[in-house]
Amino acid sequence: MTSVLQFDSVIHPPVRLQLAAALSEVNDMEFGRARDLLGVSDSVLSKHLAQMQEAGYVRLRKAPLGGRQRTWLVLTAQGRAALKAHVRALQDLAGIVG
Amino acid sequence: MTSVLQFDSVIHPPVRLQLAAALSEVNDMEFGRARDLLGVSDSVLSKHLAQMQEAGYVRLRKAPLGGRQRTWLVLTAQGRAALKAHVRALQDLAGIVG
DNA sequence: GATCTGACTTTCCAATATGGAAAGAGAACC
DNA sequence: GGTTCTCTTTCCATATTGGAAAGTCAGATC
Repeated sequence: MTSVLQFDSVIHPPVRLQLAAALSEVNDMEFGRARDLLGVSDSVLSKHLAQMQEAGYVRLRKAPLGGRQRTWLVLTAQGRAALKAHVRALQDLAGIVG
Repeated sequence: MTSVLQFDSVIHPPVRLQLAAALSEVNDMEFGRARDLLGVSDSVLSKHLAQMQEAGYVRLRKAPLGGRQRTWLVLTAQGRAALKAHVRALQDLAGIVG
C-alpha cells in the first residue's frame, strides 16, 4: 500500500541497468566487451555512457593497450550506491509479491 | 557475470511496473484510485491498461456503483506471474550488488 | 425517450528517447 | 603523411510517453 516508488531514471532503462549491473561485478570493463555484452552498437553504448557519466555513475579510464587506445568503464561509488538504491526499491516489490 | 537479463517490456516501464505492483497487493482497484495513485491522466492510464490487457496481465471488470458505471482493475494470474518473474530477474542484480 | 452526466476511450499532437549508420576525431603505427 | 583502430558525435528514422480534447456508452433525470 505504499505510494509510488521512486525509480532512478538514469539507471532504469534496460541497457543502462544491465550495464550498471555488469560493471558492479567487476573492477572495470573494456568498452568493446561491454558493447558486445549489451548487444548494442558503438554509438549507442557511447551515448548511454555519456548519460551515466553526466550523472556521475560511471568513469572512463583511457589508456593504451596493445599499442591502441582503449577505454575502460568503471562504476563509481555514486553509481554503485544508485544501483543499490534502485534495486532496493524493486526489492520492495519482491516483498509484496512474495 | 551473467549475460544480458531478460526484462519484460510490458511491465518494465515505470508506470506499468508500479501499477502491477499496486494491483498485486489487492484483489482489485478502481480506475480512479489507480489513476490518482500513479499520478497520471485518465487517458494515460487507459492506454497503459490497454497494453497490459493485450498481454493478458490485467482484466477489467465493469459494474455499476452508486448508479454509475465503474471499472475495477484486476491483475490476472498471468500478470502476477510476469511481475514475479520480472522482479526475480531484478533480484539477481540485488544479489550481485550485495 | 430525449437529454444530461459521469467514467472511461480514442484521437490528436508535442516532447522525449532510443537505435543504427555514417561522418569525425585522436592516437599510434607504418 | 596516410592508414587503422577506437571511440564520439551527428544525422535521421522510429517508438514511447504524456496530456488535452473529442468521442462513446450506460445509467440518471426529466
